[in-house]
Amino acid sequence: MTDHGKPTIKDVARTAGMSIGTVSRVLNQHPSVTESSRGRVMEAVRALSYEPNLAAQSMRTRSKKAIGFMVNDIANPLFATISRHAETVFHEHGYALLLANSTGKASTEVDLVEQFFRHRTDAMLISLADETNSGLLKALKQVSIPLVVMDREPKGIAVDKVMTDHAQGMRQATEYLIRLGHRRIGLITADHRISPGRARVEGYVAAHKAAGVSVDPQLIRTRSLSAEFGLQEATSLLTAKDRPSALIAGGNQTLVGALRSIRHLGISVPDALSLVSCDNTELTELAGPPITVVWRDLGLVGRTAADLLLQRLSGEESPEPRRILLPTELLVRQSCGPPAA
Amino acid sequence: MTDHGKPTIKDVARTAGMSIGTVSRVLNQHPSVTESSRGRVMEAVRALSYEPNLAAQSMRTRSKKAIGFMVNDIANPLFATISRHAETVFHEHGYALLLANSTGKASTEVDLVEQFFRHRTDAMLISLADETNSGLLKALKQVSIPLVVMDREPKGIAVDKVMTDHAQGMRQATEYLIRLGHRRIGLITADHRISPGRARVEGYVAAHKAAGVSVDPQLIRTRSLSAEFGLQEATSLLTAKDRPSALIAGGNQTLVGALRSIRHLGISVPDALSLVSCDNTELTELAGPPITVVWRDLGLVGRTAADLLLQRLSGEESPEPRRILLPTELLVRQSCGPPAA
DNA sequence: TTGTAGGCGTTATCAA
DNA sequence: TTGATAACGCCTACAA
Repeated sequence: MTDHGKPTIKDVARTAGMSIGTVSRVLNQHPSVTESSRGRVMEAVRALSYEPNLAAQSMRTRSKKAIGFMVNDIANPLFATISRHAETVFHEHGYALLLANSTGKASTEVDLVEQFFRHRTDAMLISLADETNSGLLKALKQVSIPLVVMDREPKGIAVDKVMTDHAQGMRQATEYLIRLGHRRIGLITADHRISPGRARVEGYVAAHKAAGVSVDPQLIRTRSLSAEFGLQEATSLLTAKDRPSALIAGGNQTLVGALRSIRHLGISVPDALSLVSCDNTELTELAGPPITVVWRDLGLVGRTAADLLLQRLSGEESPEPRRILLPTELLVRQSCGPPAA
Repeated sequence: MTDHGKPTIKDVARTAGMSIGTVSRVLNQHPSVTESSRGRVMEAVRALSYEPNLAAQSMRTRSKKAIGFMVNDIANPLFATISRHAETVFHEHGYALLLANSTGKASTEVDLVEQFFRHRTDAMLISLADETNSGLLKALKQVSIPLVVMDREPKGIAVDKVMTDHAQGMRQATEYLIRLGHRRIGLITADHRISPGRARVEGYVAAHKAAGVSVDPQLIRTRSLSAEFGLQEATSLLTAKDRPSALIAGGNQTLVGALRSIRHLGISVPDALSLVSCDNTELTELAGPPITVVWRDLGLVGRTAADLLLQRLSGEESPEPRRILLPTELLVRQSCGPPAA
């Protein structure tokens, strides 16, 4: 036994009366080992309550049994929910989750990606703040471990992607509002630098086109999914003279900002304004009134991403990058009505 | 250069024309090294863009530069917010955060603690589901690395604690409701197995005593901070014949459950029921009406816990366990009024 | 100040 | 099937 308290494989070998080679083989389920030696080894393992040293293992095998998970902000319920489900899957397979918040800064993202790499994580699961940033793309390309991105489509690098059909979701939401009679619908969401930003505008425009309603570009505000941007643009839209009769928030934080604005302006939902948000949260469910949302199964996003990563790690999968598209559903609640006369 | 792509200290030594001993000394800021050799080494490091292998380092030094963070459920905004701030501090100091969700099961907690230990994390930051569970306490005692717990006071083990003054917070909230005229105030919170459970009941009772108002034990429902329990007990309380005129939710998930119940029963807040919750979230801020809460600085909780851990790791601190008590504040919003006549 | 060499705990190769 | 032994990449006495 070492002076560090923990027994090593050597101790196991000694008390079992076998060589460390045999012990190692037993531990790694190598076929070439008799039942009797297996028994003696396992007994010694139990007696010493031996546990392999992961650091040593990792040095030999180059696998740390850990996965880097990088998001904008884990305090965002979107990422919190996804991470929770991904973590469950990872743990079931013996992987630990290394968490890092990028706060949406590209430079921080580069740092963190490199830090993960330095930590020798086996893979990374990430959500970039800007999928077009060249520095970041370069850093990602250097990384020679499996990569899965969520809701992003970085060009020129081979990664698996878990996407959501935001275009379809936004189209449904917009059609719903148009059907209710709305002709001026505000949209606040991310810009073209991330896939959901592009997709949502696309769905919004498509719904207008299909219904023969013209699109006023003034009503589309794209830059960020932050609460600050939501507040700012909602206020701008709702205080304009030809203000929209309906508003769509492109994300749960956008909604937080929009609600602050709406409350501040004293606007009543749905009487004076119809409201739709993206992604279900405690807030959308329990706000007064409950808010209609473009729903998706966030647990599924997390689990799917984790599965993709594990498949890639086990090498079972074909080498070409995969892209999985998850559906959305319009969850109608009480935040919408016909436009005020 | 190894065939694995990454240069090793040996490569650096070779291209610098020095021994690996010198390279190691330069890298670890050992004083005994001339300026000129330092220069040559650093140049080689840059040229190869060498980065030390953490696994190998960790095997030698027994530090993985990683901290285990275990909570009930990272999707709970309480833990999400705390973790976000703790993680920031850890990263600033070169530590990575290993995240694990226990889902509140003691057996899972034991597993995870052991898994962290096996992973050779340098320390753990945890929030136990049951601080009296003997199996868990035993596992914790076996762990020979620094431990910081949040809002828990496990007996008989030496850990640093970041506590919040929930007793004081609950006392203020209860006094506020009594002052408004309420005499029957429902309380839903955790039970005696975790410190906040004990503290909140204590504060609730103290406020009643001080005001000369008798306590009806029927109004105190303690078991869990889950949304399920919140829903169940709120419904039970609000449908009883002598139903309370005010309700206090002991946690953000309790509130979620309570709000579901309130909505289902069609009870109007604050007209027919006054409502207070613990901990500020998006929901309490933006619900209709905004909900009065026992507020605390969650970022401070996370940062304080991280600081405590880092101090312990750097060995600067005195060996005796520390206990830090953070204050609360009553944040009055629009969810309370005088009891309905 | 610098270099050499041993060892951290594994895994995996090669003989036996 | 088993055992001995050489890496893996790094740190650190110990010598020079």
